[in-house]
Amino acid sequence: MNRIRTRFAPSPTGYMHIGNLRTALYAYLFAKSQGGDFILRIEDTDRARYVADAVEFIERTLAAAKIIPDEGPHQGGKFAPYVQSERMDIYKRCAEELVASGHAYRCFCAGEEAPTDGNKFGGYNRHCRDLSPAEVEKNLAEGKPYVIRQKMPLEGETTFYDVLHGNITIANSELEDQVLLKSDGMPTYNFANVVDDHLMEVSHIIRGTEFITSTPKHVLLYDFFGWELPTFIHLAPVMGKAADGTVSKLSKRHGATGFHDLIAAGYLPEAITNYVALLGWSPKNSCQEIFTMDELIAAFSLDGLSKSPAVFDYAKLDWMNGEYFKAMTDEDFADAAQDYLADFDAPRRIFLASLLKTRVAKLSDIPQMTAFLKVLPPFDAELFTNKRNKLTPQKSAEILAPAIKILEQADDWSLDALNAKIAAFVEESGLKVGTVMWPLRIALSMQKVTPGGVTEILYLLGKETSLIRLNDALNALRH
RNA sequence: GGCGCCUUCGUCAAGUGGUUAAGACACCGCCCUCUCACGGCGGGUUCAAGGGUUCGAAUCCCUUAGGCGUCACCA
Repeated sequence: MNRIRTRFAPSPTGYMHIGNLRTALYAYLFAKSQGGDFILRIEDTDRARYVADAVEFIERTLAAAKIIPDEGPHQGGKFAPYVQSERMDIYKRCAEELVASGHAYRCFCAGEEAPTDGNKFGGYNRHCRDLSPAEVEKNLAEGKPYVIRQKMPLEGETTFYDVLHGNITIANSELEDQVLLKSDGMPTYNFANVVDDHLMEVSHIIRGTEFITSTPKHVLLYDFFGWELPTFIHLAPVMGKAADGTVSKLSKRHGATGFHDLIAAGYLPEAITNYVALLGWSPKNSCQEIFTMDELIAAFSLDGLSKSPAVFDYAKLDWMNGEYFKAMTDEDFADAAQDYLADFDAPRRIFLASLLKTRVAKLSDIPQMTAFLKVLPPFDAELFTNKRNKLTPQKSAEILAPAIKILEQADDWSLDALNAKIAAFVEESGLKVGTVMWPLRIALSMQKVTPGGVTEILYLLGKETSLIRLNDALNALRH
């Protein structure tokens, strides 16, 4: 068997959709799991859609996701160049070869407005198919622009094997005489893709199902050239669920759908890759869900791929991202959250990291969780009411007053000392721990949910601020 | 509309003729707890519908329905 070689062949749009990332991941995982090669090829044959710096963007994104090509525009390789716009002479030569062998022909309707009801395919499909050599010569001599079209068999059917779907058969009469070479000399996707996959010795084509119906055309091309067929694997799409419950192909309307959108929202690259791997694939004989890249490579196999569409679930991504947070050291989390914790000095930053990492689904949750440390939310007496601890605003004031006295006398504001002080106060008062803690927490933060408990907040706020807040709350309660 | 693909809990999914139909997320309940979180325990009419084949079907066959894709000088 030949060497396993897969490829990721994006067009340079400057955006890495999560579905594309997954396609790249699976191609990479398969190649690596088989000891093969993974190559990156840029399909920039549409001049109108050219985006500056898109190639670097794609390379950086793959690097961030730890999907490293063995060959590509940046790392080169024996089949360079890996950018299609730099391979035009190759496509031209191959197209002419097909014209010569009678499997393709020049169509001189290029640039003309296509009829809407010419035939079942519309456009100028098959229009110039039977031009005489003399007519072709005449048009060429006149310098008329042309495209080269693939001459499809009119009868019979074409069957190809797909690893996920088995044999797929489509009648040749369903196939149009698709354009191979455009009038600007650029190849179409359907042509360049086949030529390059063959030339670059790609053994397994892993791509989305949207290409399933054009695959027979590709297969015919391989036949015309007498090339060996690669193995096809068509992946089900990644779907998104809208607010109204409808499911459709994942797109902007579903929220963040680009790798960088997710990074910007505070998800870790490893968590994104991990989650995306499980969206349409699952390991055999195992229920493992948290995977390093190496573990993914070791566990990956084609028969774990799912053939039905998968809905992207932000809730599960949140969970998985949280698992990665919890596995991090406080220092690593503080580093990752650096941009969100810039307002705190180093020791506080590490301490906050330890409190935050089990409470936050994504980094961007940090600001709203820590905002109270900077600015106290407006006073709300109702927050002091707590059924479980049998607390009312009045009762809270009764607890706050002596507690403030004790804290005012504290000269050691360390966590341990604060803990001891409060514990002693609780014991003395004969109240339940929760009953004492509740009014303190509310007075200090004005919110029911806080990172850490009362001692942690006291410590973070410092003595001065803590006492100001406590006294303010007490006054407000008595008012 | 033609052609093609898909269909197991709300979501990701295991499952390949005989299982109490795994597991995870989410949800709900309980426990733990200085709130939340973390952790622990428990809960839920899930095989699209209808026909077959079979002693036996989520697994095999047919029909229907729904969803998705595709019908470009875009990929």
